[in-house]
Amino acid sequence: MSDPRRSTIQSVDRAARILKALASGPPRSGVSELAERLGLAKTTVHGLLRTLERQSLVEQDTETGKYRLGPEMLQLGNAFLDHHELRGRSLLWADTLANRVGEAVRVGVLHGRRVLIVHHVFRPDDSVQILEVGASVPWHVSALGKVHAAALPNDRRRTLLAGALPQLTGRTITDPHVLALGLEEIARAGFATEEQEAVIGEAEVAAPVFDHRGHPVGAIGVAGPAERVMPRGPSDAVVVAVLDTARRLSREMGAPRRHDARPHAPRPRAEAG
Amino acid sequence: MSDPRRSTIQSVDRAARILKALASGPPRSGVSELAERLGLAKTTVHGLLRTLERQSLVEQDTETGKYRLGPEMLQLGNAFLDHHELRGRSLLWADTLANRVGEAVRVGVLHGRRVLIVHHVFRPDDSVQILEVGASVPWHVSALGKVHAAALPNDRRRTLLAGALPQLTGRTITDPHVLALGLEEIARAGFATEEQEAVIGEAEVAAPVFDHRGHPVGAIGVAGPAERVMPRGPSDAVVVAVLDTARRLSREMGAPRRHDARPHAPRPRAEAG
DNA sequence: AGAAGTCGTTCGGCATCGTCGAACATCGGT
DNA sequence: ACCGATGTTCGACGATGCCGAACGACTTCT
Repeated sequence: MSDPRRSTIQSVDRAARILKALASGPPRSGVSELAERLGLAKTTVHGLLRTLERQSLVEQDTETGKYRLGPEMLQLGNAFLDHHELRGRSLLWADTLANRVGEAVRVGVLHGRRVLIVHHVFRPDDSVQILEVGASVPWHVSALGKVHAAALPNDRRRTLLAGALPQLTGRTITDPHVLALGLEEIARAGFATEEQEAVIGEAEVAAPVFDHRGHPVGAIGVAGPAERVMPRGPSDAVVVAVLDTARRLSREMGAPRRHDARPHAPRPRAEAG
Repeated sequence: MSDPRRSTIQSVDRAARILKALASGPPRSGVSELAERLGLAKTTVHGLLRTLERQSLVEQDTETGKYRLGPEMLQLGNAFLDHHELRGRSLLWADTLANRVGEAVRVGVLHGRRVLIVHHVFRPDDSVQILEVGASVPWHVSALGKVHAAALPNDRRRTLLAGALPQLTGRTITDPHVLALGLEEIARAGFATEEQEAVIGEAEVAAPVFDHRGHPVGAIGVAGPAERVMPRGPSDAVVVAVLDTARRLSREMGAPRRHDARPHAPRPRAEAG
């Protein structure tokens, strides 16, 4: 046990790595395949899988003998959502916001280098949309992620800027320096935008949500077709609605007043469209 | 290791029990509380929690020191859905079915004594509805559960009938004998109904889905207001649509022909309304 | 059709690793 | 300032999880 991070329980740590490997790999994985990916003995992986199977955290395909994630996993993920304070408090606000602007609303939290979507309200029109709850995207391609990052303490923000910044579209900002300047502007304005940086044709406007200590706990934003959300610069109506909602949501989370008022005039000058 | 179920890895098993305890208990639980609930030493629970925290499977509240499920849990639950074959293949069929009958569609699988909802399409009208994916209900109060149970081998069906059958509404069927007779009728008809047995005012019609070995893997059904779905006995249009969809879905799962044709005439006599 | 590779699985022994009780640090309410 | 509660660290014992070798079943080459 000379590990600098003292005393992690080996078998549990390995079990967790198996679950993540099953999640990120192909739908069904075999024992040998997992053993090689994790650098463990085949029989070790087998024992872990058998234990996880008894708990329905993984399932074994009765024919091929391969393993996949089990139904209990979904129940636990659902329980995470049920217990998530920001999500719970945002349900009503998100509905209201979606109806107000006529676009989809997303609530997300920073998790590692990605933004995890914890709530998603479809655009009010009844087009076919896929639910994104549980999905995650790189933080720098999402307005939710950028606005959360901009509100972070310096060291954590630097860490985010220092890591990998994959390019998803032609408009994804991958230069750390450009991104850093963008975050400063976002911190001043109190909201972030994203235009076709994640998906071509889609844009997003988001504002941060703070807890009772004034720390950022997530963000809420409006996502939709770029020409509607950011016709030339961000739509004023959308920006006002998002800021208003985020402010009320923050207050419901117990945030102190200083986050209520944003430092700029109600109508920030439009950025270059 | 005198345990009849040989060789489960103790620490992993305990970690799983901690996760389930966190999921089923209050939103945040303390170390001592969990230790007592699981009958373990406080420090043992602490070590397990610390390991789970490093993997983001649990989070610690920075103020109270209590623990809750972590964001990674949601990602894993989402991965389960992504890898779920029945769910993946049902996405399009469920949309089509929802539009055809104008009601909500649910796809569920039997998990223990409950039905786990793996897909849910909202009723096409744009009323406020909550997404039920990840939720679970007792098998005997859901048409999805009953139709799945009716297709099970005798011993597994008997196990379901033998256990607890909680009463959720005044119309919930809790008598194992009545339920057993109902399952026989369901097996003959090829579909199941449920009228206000889970939620007052709501009804459901469901049909089973089979895999390439002819085993039931889940069910798909239409849920909505009792007066529309089961005006007096099940709506013929809904029954035909559900059976048709389930049959096509089964075929897509590779099911053999014998499950395609249902043994009865296209219009089963209406049950007592 | 045989052979040679794969797969998931079982077994048993060595030593690692997880467990537990006592003691510590910290907080909150009296 | 006390007390009781919390989450946490430490150290030592021995139960426990790890691994290599071997098995049976299966697929896939030749």
